[in-house]
Amino acid sequence: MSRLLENLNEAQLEAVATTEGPLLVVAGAWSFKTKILTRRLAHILSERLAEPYQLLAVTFTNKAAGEMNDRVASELGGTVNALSISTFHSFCARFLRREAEHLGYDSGFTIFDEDDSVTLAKNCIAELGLAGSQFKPKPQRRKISEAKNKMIGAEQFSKSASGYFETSTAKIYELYQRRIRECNAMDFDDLLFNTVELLRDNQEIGEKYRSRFKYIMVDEYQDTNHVQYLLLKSLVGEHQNICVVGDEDQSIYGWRGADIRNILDFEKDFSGAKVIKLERNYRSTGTILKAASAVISNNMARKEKTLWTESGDGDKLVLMLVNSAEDEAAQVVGRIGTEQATTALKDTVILYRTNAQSRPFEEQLRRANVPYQIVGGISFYQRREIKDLMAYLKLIVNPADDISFQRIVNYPLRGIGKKSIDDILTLAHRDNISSYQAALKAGDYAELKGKQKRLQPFVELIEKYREKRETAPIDILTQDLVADLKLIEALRSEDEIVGQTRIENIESFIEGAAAYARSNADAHLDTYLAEISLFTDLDSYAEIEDKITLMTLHTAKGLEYETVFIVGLEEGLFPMGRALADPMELEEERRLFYVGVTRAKKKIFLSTAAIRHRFGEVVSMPSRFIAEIPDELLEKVNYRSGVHIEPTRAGTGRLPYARSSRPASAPKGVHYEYETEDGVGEGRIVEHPTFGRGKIVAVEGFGESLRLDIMFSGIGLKKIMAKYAKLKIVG
DNA sequence: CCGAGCCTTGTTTTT
DNA sequence: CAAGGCTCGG
Repeated sequence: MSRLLENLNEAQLEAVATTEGPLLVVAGAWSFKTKILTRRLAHILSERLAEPYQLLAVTFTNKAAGEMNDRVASELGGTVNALSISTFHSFCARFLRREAEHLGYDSGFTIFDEDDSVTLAKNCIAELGLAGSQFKPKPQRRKISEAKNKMIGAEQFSKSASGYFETSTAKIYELYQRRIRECNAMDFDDLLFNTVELLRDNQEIGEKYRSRFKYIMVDEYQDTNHVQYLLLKSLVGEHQNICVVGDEDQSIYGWRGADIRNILDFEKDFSGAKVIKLERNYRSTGTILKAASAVISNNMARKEKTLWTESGDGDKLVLMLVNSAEDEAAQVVGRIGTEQATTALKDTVILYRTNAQSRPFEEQLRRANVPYQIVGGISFYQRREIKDLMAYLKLIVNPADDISFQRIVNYPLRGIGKKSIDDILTLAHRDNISSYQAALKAGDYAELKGKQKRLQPFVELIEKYREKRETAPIDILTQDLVADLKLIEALRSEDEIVGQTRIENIESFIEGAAAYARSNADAHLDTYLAEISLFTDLDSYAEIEDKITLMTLHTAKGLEYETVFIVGLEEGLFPMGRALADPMELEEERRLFYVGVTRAKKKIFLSTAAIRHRFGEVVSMPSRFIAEIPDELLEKVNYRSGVHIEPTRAGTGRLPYARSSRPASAPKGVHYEYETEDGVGEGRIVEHPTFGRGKIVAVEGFGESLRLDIMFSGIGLKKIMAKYAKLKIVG
């Protein structure tokens, strides 16, 4: 028997050895799913069932793809060339670069990131005269994205649109598509949409790829959306050799169009499909598994499965009851301190629902001198200075990219203001040319004559680098560009501290380009840009240094740790506010919690705060997920002190909740985060975090809009919204 | 055209 | 409360 089939349990062996026909592998958390996938790929190759180029394996992150690549190579004892293990997006990007002409695109097309797309949507809204009204760029862009994820093109959307709002969105969508095409650009959704369209409408190309891929494998199938489903459908040949691996309990991307039905209906979609369940969890303790299973069993949309492990029961989950977000951070960091004796920092993670929650933890960790790293949030490539620099590179590669043009034509400042940029855009649209072309021949336009002198240096710079781009190595080119733009000098004079980190970012961007040039002999600027456009923060994350990691629950999917902290367990935060009303969304939140719990091998700490400030509101009800964990698996630690604000109903509480929190006989010295009318009458002495002590001289409004006039000593009279100011009553 | 300061506004998760 | 958009004065 082949070595690749050894050391597998029965279900695993079956999954690896079943190569023909549609196969669904339902893989519970930590059932060695990646091992199965890589073994299966290696098995197909070693049995010579297919050549590497005839295999297609798709994952969701570059990191996972890279790891799979390495593991397949090591299973086979060397490197494997031409094996397509990639993300959906990068597979499509490469496909489209090859086949661009069939779509009327140039192969040097630009990939718009989220920001670029929103900017374009904003431009379109303005152009249609819809600006300032109910049509905001982000929601509109989101609608367009949703449509594309369902494979509804602009035309089709238009046809079925009814009513003012939908028809307006349809107009925005149509213009958006026209403009993005003129920019020779595609957004993330287009990459998938255009690929599916081309495979569907072009017989020859469709046939070519269908006959090329003999075996297709998909990881995280539960997170595929409709377009991705169609993509797979259009790539699977008659052999129907498609193997998907997933766990419906870990489907957490519904908001991005992921359709859980894809995995639930797999057996219907691909007739004759075989289903193999990997139910054994090898890593987590029995207690963790029991807790996770108990919580997830509250969901309706799932296939029944039972995880089991041979590890012992292990420790109970620790539930930390804390006062506030700040207190939570302090208690968690304190715990990390004691845990450090037994668990390395790199094996510990703090998971939260929203990126914004990271701040208090950062502060506390810094104060306690605990090294940490944050994954996600604003990724490197989204930083302003990097985006600016990349906009130059993008424009150099693709002069049709109006969005990049718009971003940098006046950065660094060249005295080209909003008016001039608008003029350029209008003229370019009128004459059906790109903004850059319009700038090139500014002299021909009466409207731009006066600006020609200022546009000239910019245009010359771009032209210079357009010539250089074929010959100069990308890192040298970037370095020269930075020097020409005097970017470092500009950033240095901007702001002492922020400027310094920006300079460092620029430098590490250049270093990244150099590394890419070293490892890719035929590195070109356009392929480099395409690659980094699809790069995320997670992809560069490595658990090497002994640092504690902070990230969102979404980002944590697929990672594992000894000890996991899940913080902010309150109704309205986790589960998120809008999920409270929607059973489907609530189930997704529960799956997210399940993902969080199953990240842990040994220990879990949960925390819930009595009071949490969020945009002037109080979230103060423990998450229902806590109650869904059987009591005997929980150990409660009460850190709460002082007064709790008891909400009167489920969900988020507004300020008036606090009213009942201060009984007339409240002990002195108790810290009140909020006060309402009854506590803030004229004459009371209060303490403000920045203004210090003051006396209330007037009270206006009530509840949400309660405003106070406070006379602060040495500062004077201030009008303050009680809702926002963290006032302490001191007298 | 540019920058300061006012006002509004939003508030999930990300390939 | 913070960040971003927008208006206004230089």
